[in-house]
Amino acid sequence: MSTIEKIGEIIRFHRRKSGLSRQQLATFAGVGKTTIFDLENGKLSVRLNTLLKILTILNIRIQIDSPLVSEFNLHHGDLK
Amino acid sequence: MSTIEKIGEIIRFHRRKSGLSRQQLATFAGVGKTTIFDLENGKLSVRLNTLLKILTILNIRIQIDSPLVSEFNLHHGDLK
DNA sequence: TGAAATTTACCGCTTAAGTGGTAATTATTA
DNA sequence: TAATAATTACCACTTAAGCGGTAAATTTCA
Repeated sequence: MSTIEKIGEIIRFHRRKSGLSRQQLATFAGVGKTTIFDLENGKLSVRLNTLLKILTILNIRIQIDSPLVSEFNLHHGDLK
Repeated sequence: MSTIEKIGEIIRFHRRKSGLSRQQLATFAGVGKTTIFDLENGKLSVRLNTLLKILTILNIRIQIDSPLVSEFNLHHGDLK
């Protein structure tokens, strides 16, 4: 099981640590409460930009990694 | 600009390094050619599970990071 | 305990993701 | 240069993401 497939559990964990209800997180992230519910229940068909709004509020970052990323950075500048 | 927002460029770079056309990548990943086209052109509204199919073919991994991840791992087992 | 907040779980609706078809334009290469 | 492959770009169609409303079940806490 990869990291990203646990994104629902990770979101729930971070949300609770932040003391936010689902409704509050949804409001802060600018998404609907159903989206938070579905995500925390393991739905992976969420849209990427929707997911990013939620991760931003929870201070969760996504990183890309592959054997070619360092070569990519030579051409396009380092990824933060 | 965060890493994930360059996902389109990263996909294009990896696809070309793999010697794949968009149609080939789409077929291998089990998605439509339009999805590859849109992604490489910066569209971030792709669904997460759709993106994951493509990243799998290109051997690109996504990692989650936050100040609380280590604590999360204590409860849920290490993220690979 | 009992009220308040939260979570779970439906529903119907709107919007757009994802699709394959087609075709014109642009590399690629024999 | 001519044939081939790939890219870009449109289209209409189907499916489902995302939404708020509602209400029941569960948890929280004064």
